[in-house]
Amino acid sequence: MLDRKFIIDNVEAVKLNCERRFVKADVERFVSLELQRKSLQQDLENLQASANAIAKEIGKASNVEERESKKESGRKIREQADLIRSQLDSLEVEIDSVQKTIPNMTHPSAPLGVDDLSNLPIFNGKTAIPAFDFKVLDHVELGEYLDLLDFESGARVAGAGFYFLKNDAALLELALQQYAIEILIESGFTPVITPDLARNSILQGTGYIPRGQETQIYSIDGTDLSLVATAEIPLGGLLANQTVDAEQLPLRYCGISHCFRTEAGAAGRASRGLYRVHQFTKVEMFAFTLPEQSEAMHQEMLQIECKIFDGLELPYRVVDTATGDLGGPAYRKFDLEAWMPGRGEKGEYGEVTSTSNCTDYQARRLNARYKTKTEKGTKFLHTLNGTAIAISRALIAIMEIYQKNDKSIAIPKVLQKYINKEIINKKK
RNA sequence: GGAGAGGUGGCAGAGUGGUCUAUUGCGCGGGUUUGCUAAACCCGUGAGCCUUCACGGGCUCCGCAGGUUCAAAUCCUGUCCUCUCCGCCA
Repeated sequence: MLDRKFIIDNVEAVKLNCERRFVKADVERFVSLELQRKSLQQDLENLQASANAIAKEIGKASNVEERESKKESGRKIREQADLIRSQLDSLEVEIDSVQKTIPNMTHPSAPLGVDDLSNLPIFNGKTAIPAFDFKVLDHVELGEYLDLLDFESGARVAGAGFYFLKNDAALLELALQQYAIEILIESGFTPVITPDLARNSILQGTGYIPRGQETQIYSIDGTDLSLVATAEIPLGGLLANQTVDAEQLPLRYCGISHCFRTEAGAAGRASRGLYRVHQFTKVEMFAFTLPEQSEAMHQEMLQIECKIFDGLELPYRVVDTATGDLGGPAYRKFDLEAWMPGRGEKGEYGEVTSTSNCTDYQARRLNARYKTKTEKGTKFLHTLNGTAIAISRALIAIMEIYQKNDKSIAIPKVLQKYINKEIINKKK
């Protein structure tokens, strides 16, 4: 969320920002509701102050008549206060629902545009797109031929969108995790295996909506828990309602979790095979920083993502996400898009990582704060997240880029030590 | 899953309806004394919100959410967490 005071003081800038992001948010309504709330709040506090004073007098009063008459006036003030409080409660709900629709402010350099077509490619990875002198297959065909992916059994066991990773694909998942984690530890990230379920309050704090028509989230019936869509959720929750000392910052975490997504209404187009699935494993970077550290941390995360994919010798490009394609909490976002030769007619880029600087937008909802030795009070942290490796998408890129004429798949050099082989062949 | 105990400020720990401005100690900050250090003594020491140019004032917070009452850390209900015992279990 944006700070309420900030919105009131910067109405025009906030409205312009909504336009630039192609988001419909009724900023004017927010302002009028919030001003109304403030004045009611003041009324309530005044009533409470006098009710408190009366209660104190009753405590000291010795004679019975005096007590009784004061009780009566206390009761009346109470009734008035209750009335205002109920107005205030419903106003609060309304304000919150409008406030939630107002997105974060946007980095001035983010490209302007309605959707992902306006994402601006800014540079390419070290590895060139290879030329194939044979007809390339996609990862679904390769996976079936080499007995690596079993979508049919996945569907039988858990439904469409689920799959089994088998044989070397299972080993590749473990190898990719290990490979990414080693790079992250070198870079000062604390490795964490997170809960795969989280309380709905934590989901909301991180900006995910557990229930409703368009939710991406699986909820556990009869409980207050949901399956996490990313380790960003539990990692953000690490500091929910906490205050940390400024000297400890920045805090870098990398979380390994399973990720569960309903992908409601996303079937069909461009989501064949492993591209859009209900469950996958992901290593996620997450950082809590001081405000002045977050832009540098965002670049650091992007560099790590590049290091990981350069190391895997996969061709990719980096795009600066367009204003209209940014999620609500993101101030700026970079994606890595790997070249997937089997995707579409002639191969296409497909998103494999995403890193966002959420500034204090997420922290405000999480109530994650820091304090300094010199200044009074506390302030909101900045939070950032970035994909280190999303196994399912990385597998697509690896299988399709490393495929050979005979339908075998070479294993990237950096992963060979984990699997003890150089090539995946069809079993006899 | 069953039974019980508990959750109070940075930490320890008192407070069982009003005299509470949440006692006290430790820690922390400042000061006095002092060759230096220590000790002793004195003062101060949470967060959020509203208001004020400022000084200051007000409201809220005793795990969390409700309720009773003129008044709740204290009584009631729900809930979360921690600990102990029993059962089950990789």
